[in-house]
Amino acid sequence: MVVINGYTFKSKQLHTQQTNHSQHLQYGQTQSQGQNPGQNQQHSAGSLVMPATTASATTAASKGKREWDINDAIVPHVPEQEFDEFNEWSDGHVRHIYSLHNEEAKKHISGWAMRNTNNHNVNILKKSCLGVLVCSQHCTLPNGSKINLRPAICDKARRKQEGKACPNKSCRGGRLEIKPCRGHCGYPVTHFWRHSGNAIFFQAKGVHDHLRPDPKNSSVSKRAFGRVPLGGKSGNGAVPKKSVIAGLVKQVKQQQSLMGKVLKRPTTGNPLSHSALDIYQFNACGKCTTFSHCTCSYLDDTAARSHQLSQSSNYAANSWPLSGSDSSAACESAANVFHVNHQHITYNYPIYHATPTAATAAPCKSPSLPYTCSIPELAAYQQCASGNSYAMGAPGHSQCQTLSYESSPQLATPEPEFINYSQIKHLGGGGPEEINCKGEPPTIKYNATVETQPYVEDNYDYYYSPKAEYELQQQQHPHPHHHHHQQQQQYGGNHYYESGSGYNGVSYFDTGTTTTTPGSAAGTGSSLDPGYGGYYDPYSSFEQQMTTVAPHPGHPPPPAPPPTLTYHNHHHHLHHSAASVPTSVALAPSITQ
DNA sequence: CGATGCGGGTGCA
DNA sequence: TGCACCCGCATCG
Repeated sequence: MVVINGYTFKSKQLHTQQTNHSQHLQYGQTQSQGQNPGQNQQHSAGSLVMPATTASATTAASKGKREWDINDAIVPHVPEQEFDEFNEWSDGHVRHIYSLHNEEAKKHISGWAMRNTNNHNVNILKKSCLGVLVCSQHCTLPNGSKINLRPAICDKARRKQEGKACPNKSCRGGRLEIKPCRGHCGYPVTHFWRHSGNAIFFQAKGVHDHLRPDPKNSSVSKRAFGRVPLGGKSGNGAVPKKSVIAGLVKQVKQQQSLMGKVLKRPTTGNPLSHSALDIYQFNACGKCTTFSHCTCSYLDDTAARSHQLSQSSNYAANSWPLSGSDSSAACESAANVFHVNHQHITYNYPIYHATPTAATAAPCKSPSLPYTCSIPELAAYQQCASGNSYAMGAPGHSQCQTLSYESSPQLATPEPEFINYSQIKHLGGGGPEEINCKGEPPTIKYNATVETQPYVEDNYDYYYSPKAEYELQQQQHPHPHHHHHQQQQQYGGNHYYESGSGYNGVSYFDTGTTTTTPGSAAGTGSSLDPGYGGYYDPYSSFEQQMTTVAPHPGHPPPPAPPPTLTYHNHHHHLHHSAASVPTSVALAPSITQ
């Protein structure tokens, strides 16, 4: 019941918001700017309402599609036609629903270096961003960009990477260091994958506060890591520095140009540079702002961003999420949204708090504020991010930045990668926000690891521009998906799989509850691919019920499985455990059908 | 060798 | 109780 309520509630609101977003995305993602402002405002304002109407018009579909939260007991059943195109560069608080048949989605691919994180929830695969490998010297490549390599997912491999000589031949003594992602309230951005029914639900939390790493496959990265014979000094290889470089440069330029087009904001020469500010702006889910909270899971824009980003992308600047709409969107008033934890975990469905209060309850420290977003600053960010008017007008940075800066000192300064989150606290920045962010990030332990490796001194000749390669790759492999995001696609888009691609299936499937929906998808749902499988949701059953109950008419309420989830327990026990339902339940994927 | 996933377990809040 | 993370194990390309 409550749940239901909660659910509905959430949905509506979200709905509205999302719808907006979705619209934006679809229609004018890039545009985000213009629209954004409004959105942002709304969000920030907590204006839910209005959008809703629009939304309604837009379509229920959109709603359904956008309303959900990865933690929801029930996730909407989405008609195939509404599936999102795969976006490997999702950034910001975004949510996507992919077809179960989408290879990339099945593989849980991401352009970002996402590593599996054990969230003890069988149903939902959680991944956290490892950040990017940067030069300890913060050297600048010929093209003005910075070293931005993709860290190995494997701890062991990553350690090896760290300490290696900066691939920039012009760099002296620079070593590769990991710049941890702290885009989510000081913590790494997290991605959640949940397979339910005929769809794969993806939700990202946080905004990457670093550039997009170059594809791991990139020759550059290979070289950097010595896999490939080094060209330059290293001498090993003979890698064609020049050619590579040239290509990269070219690409870079292209990208830049794009960026310029796309981004209104000044593209900084350095990707990094723009970073800080930008980042924050973008980051800001608004609410979180401080990131802290980030409950805002709802901003979807992902798509938008990604697109945007992608375009701009490349490098530098781009990487940052655009703000656009998204960000703003993101901020939802708590009220509207129910926060999940700000942590974003995957608990059982119930996470969302039906009541606004919940929001408070949540991480957001500022209980008082129902909306974290409320924070003006945030708003500013958002807006800024969007580039729009709101606050900024201009160069968005100005205002927005300020915050940003604080938050991300790193960016601003060339500081060492390894930042401890402790440092990060700043993020919280000053004021109010901090509050939000409660959490300031604990220091990251693994950072330490970084140092370990000795590095090689040789520098690679080429400077690397991830982008370039990236693009190249993409070009080579155009994916079908593209569609609007052209540019984006280039970048992110599509489809370049990372090596990881190999992944087969998984187990995260919801039982398909959602699926159940009579509609289309359902079919798949039940069928889940064994291969990919996914996360079954325990929820599923639950969801079904819910669905029936709640908003979605139609579904018979199956015995309700307990919504519980599956946490495996932690040390502590599983909570739910047996009691409600055996965890297994969760898995029980089989169950449902 | 490294990407991915899974899952046990720990430290923190 | 929930979360971030660490670590080992296993599978796969």
